[in-house]
Amino acid sequence: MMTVSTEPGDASHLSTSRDRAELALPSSFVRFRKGEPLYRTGEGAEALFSIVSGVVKSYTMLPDGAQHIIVFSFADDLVGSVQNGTHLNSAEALTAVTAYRMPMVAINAQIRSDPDLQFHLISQLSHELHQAQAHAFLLSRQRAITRIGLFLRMLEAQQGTARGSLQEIYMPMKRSDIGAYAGISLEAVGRSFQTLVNRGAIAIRDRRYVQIINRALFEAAIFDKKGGHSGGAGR
Amino acid sequence: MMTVSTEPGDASHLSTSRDRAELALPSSFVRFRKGEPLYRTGEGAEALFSIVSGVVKSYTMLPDGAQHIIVFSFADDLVGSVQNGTHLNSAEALTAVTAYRMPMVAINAQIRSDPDLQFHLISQLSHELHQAQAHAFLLSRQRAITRIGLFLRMLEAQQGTARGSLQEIYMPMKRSDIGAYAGISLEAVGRSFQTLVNRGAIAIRDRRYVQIINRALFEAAIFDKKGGHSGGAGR
DNA sequence: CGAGTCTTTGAACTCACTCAAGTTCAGTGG
DNA sequence: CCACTGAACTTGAGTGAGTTCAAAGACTCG
Repeated sequence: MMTVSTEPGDASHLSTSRDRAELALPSSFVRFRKGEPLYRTGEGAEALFSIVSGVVKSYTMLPDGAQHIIVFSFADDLVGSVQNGTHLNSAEALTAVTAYRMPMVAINAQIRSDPDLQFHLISQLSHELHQAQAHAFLLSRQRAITRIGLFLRMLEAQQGTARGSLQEIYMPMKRSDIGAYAGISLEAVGRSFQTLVNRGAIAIRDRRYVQIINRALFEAAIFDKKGGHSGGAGR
Repeated sequence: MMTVSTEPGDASHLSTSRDRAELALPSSFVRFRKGEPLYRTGEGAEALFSIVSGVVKSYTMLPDGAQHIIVFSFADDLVGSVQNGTHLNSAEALTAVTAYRMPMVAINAQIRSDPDLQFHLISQLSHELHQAQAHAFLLSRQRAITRIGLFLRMLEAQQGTARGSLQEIYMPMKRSDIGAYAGISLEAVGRSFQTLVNRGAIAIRDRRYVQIINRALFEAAIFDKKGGHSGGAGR
């Protein structure tokens, strides 16, 4: 298991669209409306997207129609899982999205000779790996309330909200998306939020804005009695 | 969400210890006995390990003593999650292990000027990301038998066993480790294996060797009534 | 302001969890 | 080589959190 945070200050969080521009890759600016797909599974993958603003979900469809959400991407994230020249999953804009579209051919042409591009890729991959491992950890907990708590923590971290602040957390995705990411039903998502509210840990404004109003209670709810491995998780 | 498989044949699977040697990094050959730790959480991270033979588990300890296994590493994998100069998790040899120990200082000194090293890192990171996403997908399924099935598929893929062969799958980790990886109790692990055996999907020899004897039944068990997914936990 | 979408609430069921024996295995010393 | 001991694994029974199904209640947007 490997994770590398390139020494002096992890660059993955510092990279901005300015950095991307400096990579001197031919790219075009594109916009997507809320609900619009960036691409679908199986489509030829002609490009990667570097998000400038907005939120994107990457997901795979299960045979029964349910979907598994792999990751929510925000500003400065790269989107576009590619293998064998086709997209492995689908991506959809959850809000209005602006992004740079970077053709794969240009990337492939430059990757071997451009150290800056390689370095940028390493930073991004490290970031993605970290996200994926945090996601796996979240999914390994059995209690729904724990998963939701960890999910909120991830959003908080991604939005740069200070880990002790009472700032609001922006939550643009719907309950069913949260469920598809956290591996629980949308009903369980709602019930978990409600429980956190009842315990005085969080406050919900309009379904898209949550606030952690009592850190201690919030953490207690996450770790509950047994730090996660707790009693009977049906399913 | 990004995944890059560097164009002509993903190098991550082709990289051998020979490749590593070509990286011209000062490294020493080390051995670990079964059960021996490679390093523990919080320890200063002086080096990464490139596995030559054997199997390693990387894990984090939960407050209640339970452990969450992040990944099982095999030959040619890199081990050593580093951040801020200290290890984020612990790693332990599940079998006798031989590896190359590569000092962080050497890596950091060369990373910026060595394209081959960067390329190697990108390949490894892509591989790790893929593993982590497959793990998250596995954990998103609710039925224990599905998780075990997907776990077997991952082992199969890692061991290069052909996807239609009846070859045996080597499973060096104990039931509790499988549980800690799949997010279920060790009892559930055993019961799932037993169910697969009863259904005629697999055959178990000596607890460490499994064989898929009926692919159709095996897949049916994974996807059961409600779906699992089609093209592969793997992606 | 109405229609569809999203979310909450309710009730019964299910699967995996916990606790608890019992069984097999691996490694050790006689 | 075999008995012995602790670890690993299996089997069993009861409980509970989350699932599914169903319906009512909000919100969104044309």
